[in-house]
Amino acid sequence: MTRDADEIAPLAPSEKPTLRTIAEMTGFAIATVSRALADDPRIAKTTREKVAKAAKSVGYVPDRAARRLRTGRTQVVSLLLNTEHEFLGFTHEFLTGITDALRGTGYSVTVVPDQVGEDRLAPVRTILRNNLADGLLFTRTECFDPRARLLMESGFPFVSHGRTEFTTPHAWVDFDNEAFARAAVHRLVEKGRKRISLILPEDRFTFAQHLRYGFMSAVRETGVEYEIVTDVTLDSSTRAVSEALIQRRQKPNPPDGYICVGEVMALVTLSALDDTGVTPGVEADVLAKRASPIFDNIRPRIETVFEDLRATGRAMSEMLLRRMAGEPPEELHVMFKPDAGFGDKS
Amino acid sequence: MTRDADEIAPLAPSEKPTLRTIAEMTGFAIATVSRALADDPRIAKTTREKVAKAAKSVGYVPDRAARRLRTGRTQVVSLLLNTEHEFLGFTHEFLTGITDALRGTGYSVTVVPDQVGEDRLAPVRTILRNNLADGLLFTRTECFDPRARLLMESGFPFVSHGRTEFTTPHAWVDFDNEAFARAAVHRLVEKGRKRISLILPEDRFTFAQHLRYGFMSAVRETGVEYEIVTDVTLDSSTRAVSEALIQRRQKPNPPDGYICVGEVMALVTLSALDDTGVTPGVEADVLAKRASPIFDNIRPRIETVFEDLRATGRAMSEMLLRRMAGEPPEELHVMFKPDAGFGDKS
DNA sequence: TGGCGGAATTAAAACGTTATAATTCGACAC
DNA sequence: GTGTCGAATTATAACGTTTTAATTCCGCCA
Repeated sequence: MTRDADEIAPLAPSEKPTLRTIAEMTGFAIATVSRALADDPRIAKTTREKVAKAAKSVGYVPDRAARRLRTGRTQVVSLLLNTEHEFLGFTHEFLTGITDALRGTGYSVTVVPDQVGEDRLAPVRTILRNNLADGLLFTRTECFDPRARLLMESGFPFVSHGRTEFTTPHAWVDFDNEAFARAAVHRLVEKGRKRISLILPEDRFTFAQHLRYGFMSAVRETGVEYEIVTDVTLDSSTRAVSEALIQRRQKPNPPDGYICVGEVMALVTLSALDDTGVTPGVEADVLAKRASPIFDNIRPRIETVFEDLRATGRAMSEMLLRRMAGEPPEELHVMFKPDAGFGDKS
Repeated sequence: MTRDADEIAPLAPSEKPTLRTIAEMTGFAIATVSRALADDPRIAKTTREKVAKAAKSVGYVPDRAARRLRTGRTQVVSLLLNTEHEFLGFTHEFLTGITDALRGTGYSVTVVPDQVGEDRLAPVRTILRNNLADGLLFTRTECFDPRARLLMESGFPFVSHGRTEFTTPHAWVDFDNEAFARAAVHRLVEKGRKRISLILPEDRFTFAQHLRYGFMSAVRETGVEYEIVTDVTLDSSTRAVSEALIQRRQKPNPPDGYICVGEVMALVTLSALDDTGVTPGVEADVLAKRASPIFDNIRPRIETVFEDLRATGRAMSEMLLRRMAGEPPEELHVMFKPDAGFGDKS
């Protein structure tokens, strides 16, 4: 099959077009076509153009399996999904942001659930060992997160939602929970509240530290009374939280200001107050961080700060792309600040 | 490299073990090892055992890319994700169910977002053309769903959440929305309500028909007054729905019973009632379908029916596995019934 | 002794890429 | 006219599987 003149053979492909199809159409060798499509400058410009044209005309798209086998890169990004806990709509917004940022890059997203009860590292190990992805995203980051540690040791690109306390740098995107907690305290004090209550995540999570620090420094600054609920965490069942809140209200000197990290907490708190005959906005105030737009429809209205999880997913993916392209993690950080202050969205 | 005696050569693999590793360890040919691992009866039993043992000892796991290239099967299941609309926690529960059912099967899940505004078929076409998956799951099924049509034409395995009205059978999992609507009407009548309001999904969705049919037959049976909101649908913005509901309340003869298909609708309805000074449970009642467990914490409490999306995702995946294994779609249907009746979860 | 059949194994080709190491071919210097 | 260089292209060898079509080997029958 020799190449004659300048025209591309029409050669209608009955099946999926491959490099060979284009090679036969143009008369070049497969290797040349491959190079030309990669825009290798060692291939003559005219050749590159001709090949590109032919490729387009048959709608060529490289076979992922073949490329993956050859190069060892999967063109896949994995998201570690927490199956047990859920902030309302978290997964949806987050995923939407991720796929948003990955659109057109050729990367696809696979969702890997954590094994309930099993070793939390197992999925990460599987991904590393079986080479199932080129990069990893995860949430609920711990101070000394074993996933982060393992990935750093392996030199595997990843971005965490939340920071760690390791000295080795890694890429992360976080929300400024310290500022959130501080702002929430100040706002409650401003509203005249005298005793502020906070439920924290489990201690091992980094953002528990940030929340605590922000909270504590603000209560110290303002001198307001406070309490951090001890027998229950953000991850306790809604029933347990509800019971703890209700019991507390039956003891002397109950809080009149509640800071809720997340919508679920806010709903539980509101219902607990309702169940104990307290009217939010009158005898007590509830402030919350929220990620879902529908929260505006909760009655009674409460003031919230919005954490944009879609933007978070987007930022994390963009970072991951850069990591996978070889960029070092040192500078790859994004901190989302709570918006100007509390207040109803109107 | 000849095989001597009966022992497996220890031959520590410095890198990822492959068929060749095992071949060298056992002294068999690569082809034999491949067959043995597939438990091909044409391979002597003793050989199969020996190979299995060796494979296990080095932790062999077949390379996905290579297998995919050779067999053309991807070992991937894709979920079409609706990025625009979201029932609270839908995606999370659904995904969890899917990954649940797929655990241990070797299939992984990729999430493919629909292009906002673009051709809704585009992602499906890409998957078909580029062979990106072995099977597909999608939600929000329409009466004459173009995705279903295209997939059926291509003979591609898929399971829809919701039925179509095509005559060609396909696999689906659905919730009995007709029964839900009927039960909701009866319950409201039982509670003494005189005029019942319903907001439907857009007409093109199959479940809109089911809801309407269940609703209409129940209002006819009971003779209760009713209205189906016309200028707004399940997919309208919460603001639009809210406005429509509030406006309606300012006209004569407003409804005193509301049926809400989903949590978002319920929240919007509750807030609209609150904003117009109506107390749910007193001057009006709200009944809802819900998928999220946290709905118990909404105040005022309303009666709900629970649609288990985790179970739905699980059922759909199990079905898809059977479809991908070659089972015909004729019998592959699951209909989830609304639980016994309305009532608070305690 | 020669040939046949079947059980067990294997060589070799293929899947569609990419990367390494040739090969061609003219131009240019000696 | 021989040799060298560089630009452009190409042949070929992987990557790790599965599968088709041999090949070996042995027992058995004629």
